Amino acid sequence: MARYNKEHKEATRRRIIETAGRRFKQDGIDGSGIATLMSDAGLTNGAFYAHFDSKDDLVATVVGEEVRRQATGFAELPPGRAGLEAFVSWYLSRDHRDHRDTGCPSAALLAEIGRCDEGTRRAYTTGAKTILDEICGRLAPEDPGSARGTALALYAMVVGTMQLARALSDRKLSDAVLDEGIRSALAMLGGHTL
Amino acid sequence: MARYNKEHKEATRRRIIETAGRRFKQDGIDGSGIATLMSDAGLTNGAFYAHFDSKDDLVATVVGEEVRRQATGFAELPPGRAGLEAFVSWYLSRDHRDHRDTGCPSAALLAEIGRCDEGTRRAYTTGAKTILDEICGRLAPEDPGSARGTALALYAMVVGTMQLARALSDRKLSDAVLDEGIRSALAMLGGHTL
DNA sequence: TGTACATCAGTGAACGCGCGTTCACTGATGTAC
DNA sequence: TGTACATCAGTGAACGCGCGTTCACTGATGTAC
Repeated sequence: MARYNKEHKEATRRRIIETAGRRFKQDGIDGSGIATLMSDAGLTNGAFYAHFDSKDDLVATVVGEEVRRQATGFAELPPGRAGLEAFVSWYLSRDHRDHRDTGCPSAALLAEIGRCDEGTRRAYTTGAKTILDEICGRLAPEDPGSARGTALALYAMVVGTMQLARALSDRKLSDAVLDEGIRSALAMLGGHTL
Repeated sequence: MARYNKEHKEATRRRIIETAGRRFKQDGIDGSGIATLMSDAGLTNGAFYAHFDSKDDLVATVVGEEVRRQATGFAELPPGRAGLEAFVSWYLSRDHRDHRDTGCPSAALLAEIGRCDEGTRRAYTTGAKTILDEICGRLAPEDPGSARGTALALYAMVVGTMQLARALSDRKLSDAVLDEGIRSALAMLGGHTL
C-alpha cells in the first residue's frame, strides 16, 4: 500500500477533506470523530496522521476549503445583481435547509468556528472577506466599498435565517421563515441604490 | 445531606440550569461534559440524575430557559421602537461579542440547537415565537402581523452578525462588522413604516 | 423537650464506549542495477 | 527485460482520557412518638 505517485496521496488528502467537510456540517466539528470520518473516506484511523498534524489542522484546512468554495461558487452565478438573487433563492431554499452536509459552512458551523483556534478562524476570515467582496462587487460595481454594510447585512441575515429555519420544530413556521427571508433579502438588494 | 425542604432542591436545580446555560454558550453543548458542569455548580457528577433524566433533558430545559429569558428581557427595555434600538445596540456591542457565556443563546448555539432532538427544538421554537412577537409588537403595535418579515430579518441579521464578529480573527474587521451591523439594523427599524 | 427513625439530595467509584493520538508493522509500488 | 531493494501510504492495536450513565452508599434533616 505505498509508494504511489504524488497524485495518489494528494487525491486521498482531498477525499479526506471533502468527507470531513460533509461530516462537520452534518454533525458539527465536536460531533465528528476521526475514526468515523476516516472510515467514511474508506480508510482506517491511523492513516489520518500521514495527511494532517492534528484534528485542529484538519479543521482549519476544511473550514478554509469550504469557505473558499463558497466564494468561488459566485463565479458560476449570473453576473451582477441577478447572481445575488440566484444566490439568495438557493440559500433560503427548502433543499438547502434539508441538506446541511452539502450546504453553506457558515449556516452549519459559524458559532462553532468562533470557538476554534486561531488557525481555523484565520482560514475562515480570509474566505469570508472574499465572499463579502464578491457581494459588494455585484451590489455596486462602480464603488464596491459603499456596499460593504449592505453586503454584511445580507450575508448575516441569510445565515441567521437558515439557522433559524433549521432549528424550528414547526415545519410550517420554518417554511414561512424561509419565504419571508427571501422577500427581505430581495428588498435589501433593491433598497441599496436608493 | 438530604431531606431538605422543597425549596432547597428547586434551588439546586436552578443552579444547575444556570451554570449549564453559561457553559453551553461558552463551550458549546457537545463541548460541555456533565462532570465538569456539576463541578461548576458545586456538586459531583452523580447528583445530576436526581434532577434530570438525561443530558438531552437538561439541554431542552436549558435552551427553553435561555430563550424564555431573552423574551422576557424585552419587558425591561424602554417601550416601543426605543426598546428595539436599545436591544440592537446591546446585541451588537463589543461587550456582548466578548462575553458569550452571559449573552444570547441564539448567537452561541443556534446551529447546534438545529442538530438537537425534538424536545430541545420545540423548547427553542416556543421561545423564538415569543421573541418575534415582542419585536413585531414594538415595530407595529397597531398591526403586529404586518411586521413579521421585518422582525425575522432583524433578528436573523443580528444573530448572524454576532456569530460573524465572533468568528473573525481580524479584530478591526470584527469591530467594523458590529458597527455596520448596528447601522443596518437601525435602517431596518426606520424603514419598516415606509 | 428528647430520642428513634425514615427520607432522599448528594457522594464517588465504576460501567462500557468513543475520543485524539502513537506506533510497530505491512506490502504494493517506483527505482536501481 | 528481470531481479533486489528502498520507500512510505495505509493498517490496526493500543495509549490515557473524558464522555453519559448507574448504583450502593452516606448522613443531615424533618417527622413521629
